[in-house]
Amino acid sequence: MIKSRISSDIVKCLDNLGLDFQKNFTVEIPNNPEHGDYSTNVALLHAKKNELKPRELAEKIANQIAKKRNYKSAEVAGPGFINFKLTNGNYHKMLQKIYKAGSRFGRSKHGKDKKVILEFISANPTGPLNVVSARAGAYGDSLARIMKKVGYDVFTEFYVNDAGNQVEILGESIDIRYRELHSKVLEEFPPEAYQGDYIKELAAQLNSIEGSKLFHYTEKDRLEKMKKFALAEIHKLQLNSLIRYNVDFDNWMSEKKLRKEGVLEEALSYLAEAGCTYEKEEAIWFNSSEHGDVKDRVLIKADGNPTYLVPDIAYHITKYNRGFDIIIDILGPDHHGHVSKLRASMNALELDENKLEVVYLQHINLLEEGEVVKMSKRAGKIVTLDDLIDEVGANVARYFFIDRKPSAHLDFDLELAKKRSNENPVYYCQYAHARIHSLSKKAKKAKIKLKKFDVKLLRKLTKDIEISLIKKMLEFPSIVIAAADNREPHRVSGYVHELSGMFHKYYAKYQIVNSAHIELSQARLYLITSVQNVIAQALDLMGIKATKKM
RNA sequence: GCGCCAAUAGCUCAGCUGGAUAGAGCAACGGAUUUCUAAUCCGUAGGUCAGGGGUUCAAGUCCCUUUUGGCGUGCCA
Repeated sequence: MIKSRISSDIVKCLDNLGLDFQKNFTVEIPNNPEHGDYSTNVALLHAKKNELKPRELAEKIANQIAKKRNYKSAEVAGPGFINFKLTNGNYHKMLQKIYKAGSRFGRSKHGKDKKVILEFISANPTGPLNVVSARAGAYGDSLARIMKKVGYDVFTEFYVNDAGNQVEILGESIDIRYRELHSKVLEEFPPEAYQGDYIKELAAQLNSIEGSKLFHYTEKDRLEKMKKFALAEIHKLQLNSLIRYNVDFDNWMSEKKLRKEGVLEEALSYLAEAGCTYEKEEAIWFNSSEHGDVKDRVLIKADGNPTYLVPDIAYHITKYNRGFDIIIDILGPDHHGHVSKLRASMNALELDENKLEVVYLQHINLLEEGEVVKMSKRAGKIVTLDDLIDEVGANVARYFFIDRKPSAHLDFDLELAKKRSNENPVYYCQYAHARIHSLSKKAKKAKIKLKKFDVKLLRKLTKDIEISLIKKMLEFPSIVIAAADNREPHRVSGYVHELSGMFHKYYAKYQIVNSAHIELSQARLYLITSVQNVIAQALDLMGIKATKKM
């Protein structure tokens, strides 16, 4: 918010000076604090065009700006940077704005009028959610919160593959365990069957409801019953895990339901009408290579069944039909082969390919005592989301997943996550929040009241760290916008960690509540209450609880 | 073979879309506790940003190339 004000001051200046310019310059916070509060490269970029040396141009601009209110100084440095310092009074005024904004601070209309659909997790409904879903869940849910905060109209969706081959196998797996309960054991255990304990549990559950009744059904009906039962139960299981994880979906989109509505046939006929299909070797093909894919793909197999690509095309058509401007798929890294097909089909159907955006979350290694925990779904050896929440808690898990940029591999150190100590960055942030809470309590006890909107009082805030805290808070709105637009929630976790750190330093160095200096205490309370609020906002964007007590 | 992602301190990672002397946390070492909650703070040490070339006032950041690692390239989902 402050950078944009400085930018517009610069633009006015350039106008006044009658210079030739574009608005492509930047206003940044220099790494080195000796270079001022903010700096700009505007003179470096526009020197040539105006036939001046960079430093000469910088000098002209700096002289004008320095005269303005709120600016303490504007100095030319290095090859032609202009470094600004603003007055404390300016920061005190900004602090008031932050305080008044309360929980609205950081909110903006940046993404106004843009409808976004965010699809994530979309795990198969054949078992409990695992750690891969844990990363996707933390990432997707936080991104949704962040994009909402800056004004996007966000809709979240979990796509349920409740039709097709995997579900057949699920039904058969339950059936095997069910028959085991009735001593009807197969000689051979099929290798493709799901072997996790949850299958046994589901079979037992079904058995306690139905007993041996299901043997009176035809095999087809019995399997149908098992499938239906298992799907419903696993859905409940997944939903409960996500509730514990503080992840919420606007919609669970069922593939089965889509199929019933005939969207598959619709998708196929659209492609056929567009002249994009042909028959070869008893299968129906999509000429995707003519639409940007590396080769053609099969749509209908020789056995008459559609490949998985068809429902996926159909599903994505619904995303376009529902009027979304930005369609974000959050996928694992093993899906990029898939996306080229999908893009080709959107292309063939003349749907705007640019609306479709794919985020690949890279792989996760779970580390235990420095060793990678090997996981295998087939053998039933998986670490579930529930396990993870039991072990480290939802807050810690979410933080760890969010704190890495999505494109990077992630090592999740279980030992570190379990530590309730200073090694764990989650507690560092929560502790800052809790400390401020207890300071407020202390102030109340000492009958020091928090005064509102009193500029004179805020003049007491003169320490460097106090001004730095205000500057840091002022960054928050642009951090949230950057996190939203780059689809990078880790910018928020990094930010809240830094802000918390600054507060801890402040706390260690200065006494905040002191009955001997009522006004100073009031000013400081005003400051830290704002800090507390910003920490709470940031944590909320990550779906992490801001605790009042540790 | 082709495609995608990565490579920054001993370890795990940031680096604000190209800015000035590359930053945190952990681990190591030295210090602070009759406190406003020490789950904290202060200090020391740690780097050829994988290698090479290019673009320009300026490159960890953009382009090319080599190397290393992960993944993909099904009439599986």
